[in-house]
Amino acid sequence: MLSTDLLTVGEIARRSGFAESAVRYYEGLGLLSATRTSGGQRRFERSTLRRLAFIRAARNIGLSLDEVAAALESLPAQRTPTRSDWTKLSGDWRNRLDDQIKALEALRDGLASCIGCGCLSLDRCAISNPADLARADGPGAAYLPSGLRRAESR
Amino acid sequence: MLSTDLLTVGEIARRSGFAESAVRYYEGLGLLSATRTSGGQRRFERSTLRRLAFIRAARNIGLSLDEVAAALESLPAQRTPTRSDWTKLSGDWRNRLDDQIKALEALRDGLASCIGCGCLSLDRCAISNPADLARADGPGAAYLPSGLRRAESR
DNA sequence: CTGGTAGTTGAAGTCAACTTGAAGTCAAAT
DNA sequence: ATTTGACTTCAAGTTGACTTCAACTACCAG
Repeated sequence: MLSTDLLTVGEIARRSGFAESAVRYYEGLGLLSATRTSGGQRRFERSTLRRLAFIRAARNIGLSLDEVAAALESLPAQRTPTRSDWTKLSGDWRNRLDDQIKALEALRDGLASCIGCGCLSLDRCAISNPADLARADGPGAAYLPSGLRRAESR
Repeated sequence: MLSTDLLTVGEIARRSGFAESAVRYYEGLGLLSATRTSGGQRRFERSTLRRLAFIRAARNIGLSLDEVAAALESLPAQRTPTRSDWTKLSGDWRNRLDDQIKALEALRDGLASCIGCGCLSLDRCAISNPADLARADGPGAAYLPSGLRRAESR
């Protein structure tokens, strides 16, 4: 065990649940930062674990790594995020989740109305209708959130 | 316009909303079948449009093309699916959507309990906790359905 | 018959998010 | 001092679902 509180990539991986390769990859992307030993090995601060928890949470919510990067940049560089930093991100995420949930419910309810009707019509079926799915802002459209959406493939 | 009711790949694409390349790709996978003209061009039956509507619906619900293929195989080869064929698939899909919705709600509610607390701890936070996410059958675990899940990356 | 649009193939490219592999170096315990 | 395990880099591979490309052929209106 090191006498400092710096962590190796292996320890970070074990304690965060990410693979070492993922941790290195994230560092390469600039999502994490690390100091180096004289021999060139990475040493992470303990706060990296929280950062990784944040990343996993964001990924669970459906953010891409690009979006994660943007979110992380909106946070202060080295200090622990304040309550309001965190609250803002949480609010965004909540809206995102609400959208996703609404989309799935619309899909499910459309499905319910289809049961037994064999109606998979291109024009009318809420489950398959590409226009409804693409027209994300249409009134009452049964759209999916991006990432769940499969509309026009062009 | 052809005098028969067979459709070219371009017409199928335009009317289904899929790209031509996707239609050809699906035919290559065996999800669609087509007859050929003497010159080797594809000609699709009108029922292909319904099949594509089915495929889009399944994709919207989150099925992979492999799963779509399996579902299509469970349907009768050429005849229109009966009510019970369709009802069974619908039921499966509904369960799947219910699972997805439940997962997202759990995530959202966990997020709500996190707002303002800055608690993104590896051990306790419902949003980021990999153990909870991985333990899909654990009691009350805030898991995501596969495909939405981002737990251990190993 | 000719021109233009639409079709054909197979191979290769794309994207995100990693993982894997090879060849080599560092750290720490004995 | 040696060994073992952990670490390094960079390139290439993986997966799923397509798209793009090039070179070529078919169809059909006029």
